[in-house]
Amino acid sequence: MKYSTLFGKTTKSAPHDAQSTNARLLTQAGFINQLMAGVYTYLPLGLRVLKKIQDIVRGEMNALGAQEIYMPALHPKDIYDTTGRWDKIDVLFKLEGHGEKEYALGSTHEEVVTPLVQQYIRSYKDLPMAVYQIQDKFRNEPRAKSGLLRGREFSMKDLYSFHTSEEDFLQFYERAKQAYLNVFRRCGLDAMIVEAGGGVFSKFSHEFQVATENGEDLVYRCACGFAQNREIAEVKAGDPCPSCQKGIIEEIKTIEVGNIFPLKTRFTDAFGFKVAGPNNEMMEVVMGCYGIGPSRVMGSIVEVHHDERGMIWPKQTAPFAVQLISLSSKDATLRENIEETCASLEKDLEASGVEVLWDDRDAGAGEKFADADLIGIPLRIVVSEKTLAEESVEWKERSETQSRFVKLADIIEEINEVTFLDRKTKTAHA
RNA sequence: CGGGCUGUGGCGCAGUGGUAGCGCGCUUCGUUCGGGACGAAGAGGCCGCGGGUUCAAGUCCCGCCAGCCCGACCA
Repeated sequence: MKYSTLFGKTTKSAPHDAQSTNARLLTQAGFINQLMAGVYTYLPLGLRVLKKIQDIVRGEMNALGAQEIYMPALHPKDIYDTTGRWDKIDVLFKLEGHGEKEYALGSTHEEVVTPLVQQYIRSYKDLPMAVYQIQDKFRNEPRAKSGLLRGREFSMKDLYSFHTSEEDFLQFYERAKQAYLNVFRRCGLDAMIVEAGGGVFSKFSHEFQVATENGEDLVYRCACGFAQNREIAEVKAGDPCPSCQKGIIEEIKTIEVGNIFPLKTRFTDAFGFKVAGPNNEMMEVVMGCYGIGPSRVMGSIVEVHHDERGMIWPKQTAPFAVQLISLSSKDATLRENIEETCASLEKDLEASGVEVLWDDRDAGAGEKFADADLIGIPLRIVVSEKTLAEESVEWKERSETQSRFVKLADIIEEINEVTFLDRKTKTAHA
C-alpha cells in the first residue's frame, strides 16, 4: 500500500480537545476521526487494527466451539417488557418509529439471543451450545470520555452460552476465561482477572483489567494474582494480601477490556426457555455471557504501548508489519533506482505474507521518520542513496533505538526469522 | 446530571469596540534531499448558533449548542 494514496493523514499538531493519549495519538496519526463525543470513524489505518483485534477474538471464540452469528442492533420494546429491563438499563438508547412504536438500540443482546436460541434448541441433546457476534453496541453514557475507552457507540464481541447444568456452565466458564487471556496476550495486553460484582444477575463475575493511567476503574491487587474491583473490594492499599498472606495490596488504575458473568436462569426463565430432558422432563437452561470490547482494546493498546514519538503496535495488531520508506535523491538515475528497489521490495514482502506500507511521498526524511514513529508500525525499512551504495536497506524496529543495515538480498530471509512481525495467514475468514 | 475550561481557514493558535491575522497544511514554479528544508506566487472565513446593546460587535450583555477535563453514573 502506498502511503501517498492512503486516505487519512497525520497532523503535526495534536487536536486540542483530544486529551487522552489514545485519542490524541490515534487522531494525530490518522487512525480515527471523531464525529461526536464517544463516537468515531475508523479510517483505513484504524480499521485495519480494529479488524485484526476482532479476528483474534474471532479465532479464540471459534476455538472455544462458539459459532458466529449476527443479530440486529435495532430492538423492539416488547422483548424488554418480557425481562423487565426497559427502564432498568439506564444507558439504553430509546427511539420511536411510525405509529409511536418504540425501539431500542442494542446495548447488550440477552433479550435477542435468548428467544432466538429457544426457537432452535428444544432438547438437552443440543446443549451445551454457544453463539457470539461482533457488533457495534450503543450505550447512552452520561459521560463519554478518554477516546476509545468509553464511547457511546463501540465495537463489542458478545458471547452467550447455554447449558443444562451449573456444573457444565462452570466448566465452560473456565474455558472462556482461558480464551480471554489468550485474546489479550495476543493483543499485547497484560490483562489480569479481577473479581467483580455480578450486577443484578448473580453474586460474582470476573473482569479482565489492564493497568493504565487513563483507566476508569480502581483495582486492589497483589503480586500473587489476587485482584478485586473497588466496587466489591474488602481490602485497601497497604493491607496484607488475604489470599497469599505474604504480599501487600496495591491500588492501580485500570481499564476493563472484558467481562464474563453467569446469568444463571435470569433470562431463560423470563422467556420460559426449557428443554426436554432424557426422561422427557423439562430442564432449566443455565446461561452465561461474555463480553470483549475490541475498540476499547484498541484504545488500551495505545495507552500501554507508546512513547513520546507515537504509538508502538504489538505485532498482531499493527496496521501493517513493515513501513517502507524511500528517501529521494537529486540524482535522477539514483532516484529511479530507489523507486524500483522499493517497488520490488514491496512486491516480494507482500508475496511472503508481510503487509507493507510504503511511504512513497515526495517528502523529506525528517517528515517521513516522524510519521513512521507516530504511526508505530513494528519494522521500518529505509531505502536511500546511502543504503543502495551498500546494496542494503536500513532496518529499524520501532521498539528499539538502534538501526542496522541489511543486505537487499538477505531481507526476505531476515524477515522470515524475526518473531516480532505478524504474518498474513490464509485461514482467516474470507 | 452538577462544576471548570474551550469554541476564529483542514489542524494548532493570536486578535486592545473601528478593513480577519499568524504558524503548519494545501495549490503552482524553482532550488533542496537521512530527523518535520528554502524562495516566490496563490487559494481557502456564517469568528459555534440565536437574540440584545452600540453609529459600529470576533471583542460587551443574555440565552442556547458543542467538545474536553473533574465529579456523580457505569446492565
